[in-house]
Amino acid sequence: MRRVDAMNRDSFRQRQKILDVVRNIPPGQTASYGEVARRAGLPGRARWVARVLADNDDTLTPWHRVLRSDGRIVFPVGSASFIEQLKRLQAEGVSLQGDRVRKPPKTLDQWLWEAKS
DNA sequence: GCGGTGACTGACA
DNA sequence: CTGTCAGCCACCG
Repeated sequence: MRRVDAMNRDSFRQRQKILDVVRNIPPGQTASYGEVARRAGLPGRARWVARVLADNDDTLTPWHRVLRSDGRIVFPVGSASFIEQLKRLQAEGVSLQGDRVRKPPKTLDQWLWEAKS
């Protein structure tokens, strides 16, 4: 088998793995590109995850549950993709503040503070 | 083969 | 909070 063939095969498997991971994100939950990459066994390759999702046309893949590491939607605010993703997230009951997904509370104080304001 | 380009990220100012 | 920067690596011309 040629080296190139082996490379293409691995590349294909990795793409599948990435898509599997994304499909396994439960509704109402989100993950960052970096997390998806790690779960797919490809630590440090967030950019590739992004590319795979961009190329992917499978409507069953919940691409909208994938956000940046800081919890924000990657697209420019107001763009068609942004609005679409926001809509899908809200439909699943994901709590958002603007373009940012509310992070899981780290401390009780922080949580209370947010609730107060 | 080489350089530019991202649906990215963590660190730092 | 915002902005910059160096890594990152598959893909494309």
